Amino acid sequence: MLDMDNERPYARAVQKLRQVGLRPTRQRLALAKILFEGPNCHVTAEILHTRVEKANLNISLATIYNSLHQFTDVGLLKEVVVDSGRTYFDTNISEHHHYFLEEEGRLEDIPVDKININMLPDVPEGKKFSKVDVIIHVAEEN
Amino acid sequence: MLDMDNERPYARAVQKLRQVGLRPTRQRLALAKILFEGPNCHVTAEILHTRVEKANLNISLATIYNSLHQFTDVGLLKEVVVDSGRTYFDTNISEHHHYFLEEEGRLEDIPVDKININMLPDVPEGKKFSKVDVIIHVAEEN
DNA sequence: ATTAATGCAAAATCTTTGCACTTTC
DNA sequence: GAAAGTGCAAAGATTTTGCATTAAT
Repeated sequence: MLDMDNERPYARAVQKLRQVGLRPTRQRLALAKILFEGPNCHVTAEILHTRVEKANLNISLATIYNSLHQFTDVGLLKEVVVDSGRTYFDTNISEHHHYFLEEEGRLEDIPVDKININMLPDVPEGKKFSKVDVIIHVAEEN
Repeated sequence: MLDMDNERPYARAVQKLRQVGLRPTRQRLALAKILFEGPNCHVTAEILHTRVEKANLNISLATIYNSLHQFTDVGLLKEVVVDSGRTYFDTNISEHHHYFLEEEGRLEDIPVDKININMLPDVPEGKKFSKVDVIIHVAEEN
C-alpha cells in the first residue's frame, strides 16, 4: 500500500489528482509527475511511454492511453490534432495556438495574444464554438 | 481499351488528369468525376469508397488511398487534419478555413475573408510557413 | 468489503506495402 | 513492348476493449 499523501515527493501530484476526482494510483502519480512537474510539453502516448521506460517505471501502454484520456476529460490536458494517425496531448491548458514543425513532428506553443482572429461567426442554431484551433505549419525553407 | 479522350462525359476529367501529369485510367477518371464535377466536398477514403460502390463502380480501397494521395501531391486536393485517425481530403484547394461539426464528423468551409489573422511571426531561421490551418470546432449547445 | 484501476492480449481502425496482373502510352 | 497503374491480401501503425487480477478507499 502506498500512503502517497505522506510521501513528500508525491504530495503535489496526489493533491492534483484528488482535486479532479481521480484516484492517485501509482501509475497516474508517475504520469502526473512526468507531465505536470516540469516545463509544459506535448506528448503522444508513445513518447510518454518511452519516458516512463527511461525512468525505469513499468506502465502499460493501454494504461497510458487511458490516463491521457482521463486527464484530458478532467481538463488537465488538451488534445491537439495536427497529424492524422498520431494524437498529441498538451500540458498547457490555457488558450493558445501552435506551430507544427513538420520535419521534426514537434509542436510549439504560440501565445494567444500573438494571433488576432476577427470573425463573423455564423454559428448554426443550437450549436456553439467548442474550440478554435490555429495551427501554423512550419517547414524547411529549401 | 478506353478511348476516354473521345468519350464525351469523360473529356473534362481526362483533360484535368493530363494537365497534372497523371494517366487517365478508368479508376482515376471515375474518382475525378465524383470529386471534381460536383460541388466542393470533404471526403475520407472510406466515404469515397462508399460513393464509388453506390455508383456501381469497382475500385479497391487501396487504389482510392493511392489516388487521393496522388491528387493531393499534384494539388488537385488538400488534406485537412481535424481528427486523428481519419484523413479528410478537400476539393476546395483555395485558401480557406474550416468548421468541424463534431457530432456529425463533418467539415464546412469558412471563406478566408471571414477570419482575420494578425500575427507577429517568429519564424525560426531557414524555415517558412507552409500553411495556416484554422479549425473552428462546433458542438451541440446542450 | 466495495469499488475502481491496471495489465495484458486481442480486436478494431485506418493506412500502407509488395507483388502479380492489367492497362496505358 | 515498356512503363505505369491496379487489386488484393497481408502487414503496419495507432488506439480501444474485455476481462481477470490487483490496488485504493
